[in-house]
Amino acid sequence: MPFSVATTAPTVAPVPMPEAPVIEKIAAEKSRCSTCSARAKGLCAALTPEQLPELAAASRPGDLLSANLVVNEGEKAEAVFTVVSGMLKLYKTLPDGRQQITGFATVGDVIGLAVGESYAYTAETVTASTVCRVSRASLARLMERNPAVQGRLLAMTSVELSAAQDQILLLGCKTAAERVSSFLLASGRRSKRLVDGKPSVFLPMSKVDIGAYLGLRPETLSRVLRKLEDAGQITRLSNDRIRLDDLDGLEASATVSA
Amino acid sequence: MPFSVATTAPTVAPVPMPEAPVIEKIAAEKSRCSTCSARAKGLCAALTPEQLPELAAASRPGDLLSANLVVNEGEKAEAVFTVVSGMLKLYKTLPDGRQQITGFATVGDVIGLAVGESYAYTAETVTASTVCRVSRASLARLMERNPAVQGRLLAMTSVELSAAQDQILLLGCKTAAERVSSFLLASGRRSKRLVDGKPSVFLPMSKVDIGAYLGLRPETLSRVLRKLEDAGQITRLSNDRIRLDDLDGLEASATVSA
DNA sequence: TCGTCGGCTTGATCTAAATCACGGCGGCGG
DNA sequence: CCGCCGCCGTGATTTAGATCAAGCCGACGA
Repeated sequence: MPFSVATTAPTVAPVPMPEAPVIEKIAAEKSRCSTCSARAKGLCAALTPEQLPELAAASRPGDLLSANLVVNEGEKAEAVFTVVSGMLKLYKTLPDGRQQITGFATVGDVIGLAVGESYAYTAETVTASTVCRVSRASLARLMERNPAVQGRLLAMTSVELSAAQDQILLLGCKTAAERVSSFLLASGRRSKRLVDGKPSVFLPMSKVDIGAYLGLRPETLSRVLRKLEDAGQITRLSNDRIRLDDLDGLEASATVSA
Repeated sequence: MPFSVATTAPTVAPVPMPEAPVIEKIAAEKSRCSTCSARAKGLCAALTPEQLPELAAASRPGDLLSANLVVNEGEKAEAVFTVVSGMLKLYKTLPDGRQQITGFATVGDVIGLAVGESYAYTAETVTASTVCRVSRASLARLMERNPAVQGRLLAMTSVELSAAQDQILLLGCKTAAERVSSFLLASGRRSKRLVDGKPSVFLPMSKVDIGAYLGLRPETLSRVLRKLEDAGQITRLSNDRIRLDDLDGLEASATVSA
């Protein structure tokens, strides 16, 4: 078991390693971070090549199926996690069960940074994912030795804060149509995959989750998507992929309540 | 003029100093930060007594009447500001004029930290205020020389992020009554002033502003306040002060939609 | 192959909050 | 002292989105 987390479903068993001399295993372990898909992103980007073995020693990657919890709101914050692959949803829950998704995390994002003693939100995989665990103590040691790590953390937190304020604007002011259009455009800015020369977005999360992120019921989301499709601004290529056909039109829908 | 900012109303003229030898003025200027009401708060708390003269040299306090802009969304971010006294509202504006207040800033809070080139929001005084300007370059120099400053900045940004996520939960999930109760309780946690043995909150901003913060129209806010008053949970002592009579009741109103 | 189940979509109805309308009150200037 | 103006509160009405209800479709297991 790579590391233990509260789960609602079993983790994927680690792939059994083929026979190899111990010395090679250690070498592979030491260089793990240098070949990681998150190497150039998130916190890891602040590390020098020389520091990678240290990080490799302090971190532990783990594979999870979908619908697994990585951190749990209110629990003692012992570690942070870097997303190596997959997607997670971050959400807060009210006592009566209502949930608000505050964001989605993908490769390079850091999960579980806590102000106080405990996690402020729950993080749950929405697809099978790999996340890399670093204890708070290790992170603190890393920051001490390398001020660039702290700077990087500050930059990442600031970006997240800015995104959170955009979300506040969206939830406080915008209509359903504006929310959905804003979301599609923001998603499109990230995923650069083109389909037939048009940008498209990959949305592996359920419609309920997208609604919980935008402060909308799934029925409302469905209706808005239909309108956008009828208006020729989007095409639903599959259940989890939408092509953005008319960026200007979406931009208009995103601010002029239409 | 202490420093120039875009304003919608004239700043207060600096109080004319009584006659004093130049040498005393310089001494007073050097020790300004050590007697500042924000000394123990915000960024300044991370500075050693020895660094205060340096900060005094790099900063400039300025007095503003209410309804003045300190930073303007979209403008080039040249400096940050520490609130020394008074209260400001921070808001974002949509092209058609809708405004969402993302927070209120009081003594010790830092305004104008920007991720990129330009300010992400507008900051406007809601009461007469004093804010202390530090250029981005000076702040960068201060951080370089004293890693504690960067750490402090990270801590403050993290707290703000956490507050922003709470606000996302409020705007995405909660009913009008829940929003108002949550707001009153959160305000009460800050201002510890007791009236007749009960906590009370000082709300110098207009009802429109409170509404713009909670994602509600002022009419709705008014109706909810009336209900809370009729339920014996609050008393309106004056237009800008509310006494919280029943914290448990408010707590219930804040989460169980009532 | 069939049947079940859960997520998605669409239609009908309901409701919380927005909008519209108006009256009162307090501060400020004349 | 009076009159104006802007903020506040309250009632009447409207509406965007929630809720309720039902059918569709693809995935999965037997």
